[in-house]
Amino acid sequence: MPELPEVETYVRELAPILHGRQVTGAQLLWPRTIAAPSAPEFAHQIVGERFAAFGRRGKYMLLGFESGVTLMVHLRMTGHLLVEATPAPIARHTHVVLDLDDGSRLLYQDSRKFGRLWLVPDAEPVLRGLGPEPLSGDFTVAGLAAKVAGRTARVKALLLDQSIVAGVGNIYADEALFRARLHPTRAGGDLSITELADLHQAIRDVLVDGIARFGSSLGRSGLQNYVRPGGERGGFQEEHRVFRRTGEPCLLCGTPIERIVLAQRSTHFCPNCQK
DNA sequence: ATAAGGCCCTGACCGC
DNA sequence: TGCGGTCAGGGCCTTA
Repeated sequence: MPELPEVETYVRELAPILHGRQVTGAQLLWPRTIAAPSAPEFAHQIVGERFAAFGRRGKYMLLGFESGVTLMVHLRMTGHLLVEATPAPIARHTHVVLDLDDGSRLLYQDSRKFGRLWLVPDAEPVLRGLGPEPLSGDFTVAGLAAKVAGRTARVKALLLDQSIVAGVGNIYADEALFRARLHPTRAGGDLSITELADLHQAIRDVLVDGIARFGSSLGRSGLQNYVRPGGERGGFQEEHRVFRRTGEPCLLCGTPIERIVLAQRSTHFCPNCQK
């Protein structure tokens, strides 16, 4: 599932392809994909816009146009954004088609239809409520401590809360907790400052490592929740130490990795290493 | 204010 | 082979 490293990879790889391209047409095959403005307004307003700026905030892709408006994309579970150099028949699960001025097309595909697109003059209202960007200086141990102080919710649930820290999802939450040697059911407010410092560092480390490997491409078999814009798989799944390794030996101590359900999310951990 | 549960969706997978 | 049921899960909404 696309989390911060996957979205970052998308932005980095789409930027050189899209920069300077102008949108010449728009088709909305599943209008509910558009979160704002209304679907007809979106289709009308985006035509003529020229891509000029590329960014990311949490799991939101921010594709800025010369005019100042921003196309925001949240892939949620199974969203894909890809550029097709030479138009082919519209593939299944394609919900948005943007024709570009060089004859290529930007496609939004999403089998589960959870992902959303916005076209907004200002991204800030959509992003309001997001916690600090974990790889920036805004994310501090003191800030993390303040956010979890007094919280009885489990630390795993708090890591999934985008107002605590932006961009962490189920994969990187489990991997960060393993690296910090913290049991996922620990109450957030019970963590010592030392444990929070370890967790803070682990979150940063796991995200940096994920970006370096172009994200995690999962798929119980053929289904790929995430592939890079050009279709290649990421490589970080090969470095997962706990995520979807249920029953396999812990890489540190050999104890079988356990799976439990927390906050409606599967959670993987080493019962020996994580206290 | 916080915590927990439902909902949106559909492909994959399982048991019969 | 076909069919129905279950699972996965990010963010938003409702409920307690």
